[in-house]
Amino acid sequence: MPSTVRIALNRPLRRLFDYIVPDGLTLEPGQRVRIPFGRQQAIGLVVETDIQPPEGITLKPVHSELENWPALPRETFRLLSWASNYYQHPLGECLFTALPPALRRGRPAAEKSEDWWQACGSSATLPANAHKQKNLLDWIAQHSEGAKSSDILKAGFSRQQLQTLASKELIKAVTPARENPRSRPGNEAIEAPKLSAAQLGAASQLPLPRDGFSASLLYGITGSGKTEVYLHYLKQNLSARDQALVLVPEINLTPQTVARFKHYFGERILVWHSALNDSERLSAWLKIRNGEPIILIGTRSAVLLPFTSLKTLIVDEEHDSSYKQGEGFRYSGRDMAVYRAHLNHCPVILGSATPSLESYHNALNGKYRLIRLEERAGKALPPAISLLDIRSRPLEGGLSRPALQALRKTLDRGNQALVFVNRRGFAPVMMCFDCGHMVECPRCDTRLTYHRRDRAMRCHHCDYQAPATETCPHCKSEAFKPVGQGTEQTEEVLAAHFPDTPVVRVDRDSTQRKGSIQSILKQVNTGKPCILVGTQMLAKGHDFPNVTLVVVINADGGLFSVDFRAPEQLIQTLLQVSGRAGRGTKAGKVVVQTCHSDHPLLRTLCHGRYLEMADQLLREREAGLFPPFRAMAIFRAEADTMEQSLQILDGIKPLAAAPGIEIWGPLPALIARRADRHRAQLVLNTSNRTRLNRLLKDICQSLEEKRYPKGAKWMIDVDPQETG
DNA sequence: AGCACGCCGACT
DNA sequence: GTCGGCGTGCTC
Repeated sequence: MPSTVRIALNRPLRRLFDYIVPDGLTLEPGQRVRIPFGRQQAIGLVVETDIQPPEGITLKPVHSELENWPALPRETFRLLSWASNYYQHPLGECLFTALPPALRRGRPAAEKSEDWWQACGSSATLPANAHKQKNLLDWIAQHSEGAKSSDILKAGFSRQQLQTLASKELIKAVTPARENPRSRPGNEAIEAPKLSAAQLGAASQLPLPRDGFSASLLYGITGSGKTEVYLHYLKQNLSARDQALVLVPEINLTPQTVARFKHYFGERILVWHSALNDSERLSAWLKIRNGEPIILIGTRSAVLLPFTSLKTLIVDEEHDSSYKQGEGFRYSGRDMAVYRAHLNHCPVILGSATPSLESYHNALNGKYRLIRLEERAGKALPPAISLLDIRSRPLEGGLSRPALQALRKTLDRGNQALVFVNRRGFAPVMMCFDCGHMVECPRCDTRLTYHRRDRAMRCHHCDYQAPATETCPHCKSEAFKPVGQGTEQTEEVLAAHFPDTPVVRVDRDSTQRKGSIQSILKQVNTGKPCILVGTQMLAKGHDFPNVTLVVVINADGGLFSVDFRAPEQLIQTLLQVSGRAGRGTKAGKVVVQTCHSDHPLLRTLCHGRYLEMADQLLREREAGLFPPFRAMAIFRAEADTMEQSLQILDGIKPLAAAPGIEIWGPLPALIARRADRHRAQLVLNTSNRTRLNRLLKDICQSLEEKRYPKGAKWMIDVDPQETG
């Protein structure tokens, strides 16, 4: 009786396929195999072995194994199986996202080893006029260990000449012995960073790797030096053979951060982020899979890497919304890190100055250990935050007179200032004051942003772009003006106001143009008076010791949003950006411009106590029946017309009807049309996560059997980050 | 997702 | 008369 295996393919199918195992082959879960599929060949991953063969289907045999060991080790495999079920994403696609692109395509799981050449014949046999070949042969002969192709080419020889010598068997390819570094130089001589008393206090409360699974929420105010605590912890507790994972938001994975880790851990540090190419991905993946004692600093998808001896996970800025994937396999890197720690019986540390309400709630109910670090490192004091009501105040580039005065004072004292504007471009809207026309995106339900520098109108939701016009495109009136503030405009106004002071804009546009953010920030690090104008980009993780004033142009965007997460995100951003002030020895001041200076949330903000605000927001979430008190999932649909999208969701609604499940919608999305796709959503909300999970499974299974018009698509988002 | 099969419109 | 459009169905 031949044995049968169940195999997952990299297809959007919520089903698996069974195959016969040929004689002499032993397979285990996580292994890569080549299989016949329809009339093509495909790469599959073994999910289950020794299954009961299904009746009535003639099974095909597995063609071959790609390697005799599982590409996905046990814990990684279990993590992905769990995630497939939790996020209701097809298992095959989940498993394959954990493979580097080369391995998905069936390439060998090995580094592309470089050709080495050794001389094995005499130049006497060469024709007398073959000078080049003789030179090359002599050159190779000088390297008795063998010569690398790349060095040969660098020395001025050609690949053609190499091939000729090889075909004459005067040189031969050799495989250099490549040792498998089970240990890597980890800068053992460098001691752990010196911690302050407060940092030591926090570090001492963190459970150790040998204590098994634990989740800790490290609440460390901005400037408290959480990174030192991580470094200290890893230095003290990671043995020479252990692996560790440090997750960071993409924006925080800067050369400085990496350099800091490399200072303490040398060659053990490896990075993983979206800018790696295929071969870099393969190389890093293999090192992790081979169990090299790597400390990996990576973004979201690093949590899917095939660690074999992972002993510690750290999620820095755990509240950051970029940990949630927004399309396809919509997983949360942070939540998967917690589950991964559970599978690996090791600690996970979630760090933030502004913890997510989810994590804070888990800390309050005892699932996570709450560790507080409420002192700034060095002599720095928390910044003083004040509200500045701008109702009926004249504004210039969004700045009120008192804000400009505060900036002046700061610069006069030789300090630096930061102005936070939450939109890039010159103005978010261009409007005609004669006919009321506003320039809209032809493909989206949005207004075009005016980019003065490039004389362009751009959509920030698709790639649409058009030249800017001087007059109203509708009625040709000249009363055609920008409305609202963007970074470009504030930059311009500030430059006019402070002609002797450098004004540096930091947003996606300026950093793209001038290269990396690093070169822009170099100027700031000289310490001379200057004004930084920027978006979110400035709020995260940077250390500007001479910035003593932060001005927030407008805090009101998130106060009255339809998104239940908006107030939380507003407070987090405001506190993160406030944290840029007064990190050195000088005291910091934050001025928040608002039209709602009596808003309770903003009033609490002035005390700077995040957890108080979090308590308040949690009470609102509880009263409003929102996460983390309830589980939420959203079915989204997009199609060529809104009718089609709503129709899909209307079809799902009766399937979701069950006791204890609240259903909202279907409703058009906040931006109903995006890149000419009409989007709608159906929200499910319940107190019973287990029941929701089972229900979603049934719904997805039955939707898979349905057929929809050509451009129409449905998708499921569990624990959505965006509910607009 | 691929890929093949199948049934209707404009071309050598 | 055929090439090719994309609707539909299937993949162990």
